[in-house]
Amino acid sequence: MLDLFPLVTTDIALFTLMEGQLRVLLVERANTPCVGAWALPGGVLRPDEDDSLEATAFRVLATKIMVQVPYLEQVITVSGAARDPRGWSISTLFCALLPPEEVPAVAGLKTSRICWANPIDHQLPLAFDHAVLINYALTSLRDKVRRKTLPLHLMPTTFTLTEVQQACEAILGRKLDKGTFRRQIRDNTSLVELPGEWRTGPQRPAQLYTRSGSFRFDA
Amino acid sequence: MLDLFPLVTTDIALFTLMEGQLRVLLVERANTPCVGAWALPGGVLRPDEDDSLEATAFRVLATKIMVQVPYLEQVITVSGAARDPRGWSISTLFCALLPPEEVPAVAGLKTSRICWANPIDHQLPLAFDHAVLINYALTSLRDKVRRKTLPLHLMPTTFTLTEVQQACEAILGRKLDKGTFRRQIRDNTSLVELPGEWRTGPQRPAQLYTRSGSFRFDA
DNA sequence: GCAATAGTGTCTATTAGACAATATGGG
DNA sequence: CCCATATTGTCTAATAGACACTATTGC
Repeated sequence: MLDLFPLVTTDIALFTLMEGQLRVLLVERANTPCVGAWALPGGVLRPDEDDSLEATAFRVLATKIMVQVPYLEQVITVSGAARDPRGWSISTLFCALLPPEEVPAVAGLKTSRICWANPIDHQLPLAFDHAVLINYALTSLRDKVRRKTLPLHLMPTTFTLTEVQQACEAILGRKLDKGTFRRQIRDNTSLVELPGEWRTGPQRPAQLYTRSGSFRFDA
Repeated sequence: MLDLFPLVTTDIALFTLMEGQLRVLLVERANTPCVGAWALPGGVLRPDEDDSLEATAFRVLATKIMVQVPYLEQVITVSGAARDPRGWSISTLFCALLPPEEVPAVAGLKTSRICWANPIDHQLPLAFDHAVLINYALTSLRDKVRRKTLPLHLMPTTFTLTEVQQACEAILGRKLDKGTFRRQIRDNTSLVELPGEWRTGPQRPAQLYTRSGSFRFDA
């Protein structure tokens, strides 16, 4: 059958921040092919229950990873006979952002071993062409941030401006200037100041913000 | 069969310039579904002969449209049960640029009626979701030009700087400032000056340029 | 000379980048 | 007070946008 019809799958690069570091979710493959290798979470399209490939990605995340993500975006579609030993295959890659509240749900997964890997310097043996896919997803994410879209879906519900800056720095892999950063986001309507709410500590308190209800990372 | 496996196709938004206007190729559908409607050129994936979906796009252009294009880039993959009456389908959309020398080959096609339509204001009845696909391709093309990548694959082998500017203006749909435009492309290594070659006419002659061998529109 | 377009220069407003200065909490 | 971080300000270089000016051809 796969000589006439390709295998159609979806893979998801699910990013989050852990201790200020950008991480991508890998799962250990329990089934053939590539048993024991690490891979991006993914699954086969089910035309009978999925409305679209994006729906496939949401279903995979909900059923296999047990998370609901606020942000999913298509990155690229890879294809060919060589990338999967089962034969001619297609995979549409999605990039997803996981808010920190959802991380424990993933960590508690009992069904398979998981790993939050550094997307730039991952040492694990990766299945299929997933090393390339991670690069595609990371490039796409960095381009968004370079175009001044704030990755607020990686933030908790309340956060400080310095924390947003640190998230951008983790994604871009370089330091940003504080004054320049704050100037650029000053008029960003995605950010809503929370009057009277402050992050305290052994220093001057910082104003807390939240995402505006209309914030979309893909805008 | 299509209840288990989706129909996998490729569509191509093939752009060219005609009399200074940006145009996209439409072909009149000869087969069901949507006989008689206008559509982007496209075709079904053949896993036995195509190395990738990009190869499918090149094959479709070579065999159905009889052209070889220097530039093909993936734009997006659309999917779902509603977009094609034959059932659950996937189409990966590519954007292609056709140099003016190749336009006559397309114009001379005897196999089906064709049309070079205005991609913004196309009045023809379009098959499937192809009106949406044209918008995706146009947005992708405009983004490239906004990021200062010159659409040199739309130019003849020799051209003037004013002609490149007019190509960019046709794509973006607005006038550009001559001084600003020339300042921005001054150090662009994609352009090679042709010493002693000039475009003449009833005014001051203009320096002719050509693409550098290493020019890639996707850079 | 005149029309038309090529090619260059100039001025201003905006912005990025680097860095300094000030503010305000906890201890 | 001191420390650490928040927040704001300042200076400079680079750039975009608008527009003017000069150059060179055919007629």
